[in-house]
Amino acid sequence: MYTLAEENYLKAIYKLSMIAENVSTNQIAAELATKASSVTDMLRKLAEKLLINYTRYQGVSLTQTGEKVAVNIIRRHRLWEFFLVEKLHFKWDEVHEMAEEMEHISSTELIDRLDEFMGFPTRDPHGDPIPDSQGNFKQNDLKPISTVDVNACGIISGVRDHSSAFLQYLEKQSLTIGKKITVKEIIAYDNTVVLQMDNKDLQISRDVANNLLIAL
Amino acid sequence: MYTLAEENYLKAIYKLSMIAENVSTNQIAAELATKASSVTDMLRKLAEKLLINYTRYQGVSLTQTGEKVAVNIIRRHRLWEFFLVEKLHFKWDEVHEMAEEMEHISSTELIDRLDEFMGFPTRDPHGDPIPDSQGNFKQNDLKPISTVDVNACGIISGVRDHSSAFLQYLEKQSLTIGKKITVKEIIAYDNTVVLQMDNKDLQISRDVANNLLIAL
DNA sequence: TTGTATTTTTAGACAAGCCTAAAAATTAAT
DNA sequence: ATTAATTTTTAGGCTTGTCTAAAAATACAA
Repeated sequence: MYTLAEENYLKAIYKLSMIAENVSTNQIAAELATKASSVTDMLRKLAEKLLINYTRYQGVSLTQTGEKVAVNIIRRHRLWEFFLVEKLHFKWDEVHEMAEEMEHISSTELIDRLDEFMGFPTRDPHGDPIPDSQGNFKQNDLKPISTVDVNACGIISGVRDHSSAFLQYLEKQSLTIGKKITVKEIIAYDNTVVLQMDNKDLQISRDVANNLLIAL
Repeated sequence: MYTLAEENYLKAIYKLSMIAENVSTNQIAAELATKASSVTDMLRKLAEKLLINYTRYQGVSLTQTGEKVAVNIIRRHRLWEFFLVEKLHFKWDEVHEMAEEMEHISSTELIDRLDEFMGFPTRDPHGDPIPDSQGNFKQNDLKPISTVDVNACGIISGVRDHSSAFLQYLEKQSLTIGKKITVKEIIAYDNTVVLQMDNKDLQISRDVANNLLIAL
């Protein structure tokens, strides 16, 4: 139905739309590691296919159709990630690249059966919600640890950085999905956060605290 | 590593090599539903990459490297077909197209884990052997029913035509992998074959007998 | 508000992979 | 052994998706 490139653009635009209403050419170029001129080309094509709203120099947003397509790609990506971790026992930091390829397998029937096979999971291995076959899902209501008050207490429930390096670090510190933590102190000097977890204290940098999400 | 088009050409050449040592441009064009001129283009590229032996007007054969790549694609195809039938409960006539897409997912680690997850199956749902992670597998030693003698008796073990139409027909007649049949008679007029299966007689056309393989 | 910096678009080019039409090589037939 | 038919290759062109370089539009700053 859609080409690989088209799907990747729609996914990128969807992701960037989380942050700001309208997405700029340069943002898309950065996200896809391509050049702004290539992006402009593709935006013209996507607009022609009614997948995005686009007027020159004004940035873009997804149309309803475009958003449906994007959500579907995300559904496929997250279901395959779940499969790779739960059934094939990959680690959470190993699955992103594979899922990037697998998300483009087009059969809807396949994805629905995969969903059923795994018992209709609602979150992927990184805590992100998995849209159902209708495209419905509730956005996570999570906060970066860096933004909560001292003495706040919550469950680690997601990450903002999906890079292998970050996930491996978390794994090593046992800062994994489901763990209960309390924020003990935020050191003013460099915003290092002191956590309590399993009755032990643990320091994490401002960057880590920024990318680690908790449910209060 | 290799593009989609390259992989499809290698697979086609491998398949056609089963029949004749050297494969012609036109055969490849027919197999891939493309034009001879396009094939010539690609053959030049594949030869440059040392994946095939090619001299103008002489047809092609796979190099050792080319064959390794082709066998690997076939391994991936057949493992995904097995997965789709055994785990997601698709029917054997529904999986070919999906597997055509899935076979291009590149991770070797993924395929090896999938193999393990399914218990290292040795045959796909159509009876074709699945190469192991080293690329080793024994070719089926099967005969089309049309070629065996009257009173011969054997187990249905494979098909030569993988089309949905043919597989659905077989399913309807219960002519499925593993069934024991005896050839009762070959009617001289049109080579219709009369089989006995489950103590019942069954007539199949010359075409069907040609595409249905048994182990004696 | 006028000039400068940044962002975005246009123009032109390129590789991959396909096509048609025509030329060249091979094969088959008399 | 020629001629005819077939197969294969070449030549030139098209689309998709990318690039660089330059022009145009917008945003920012004094």
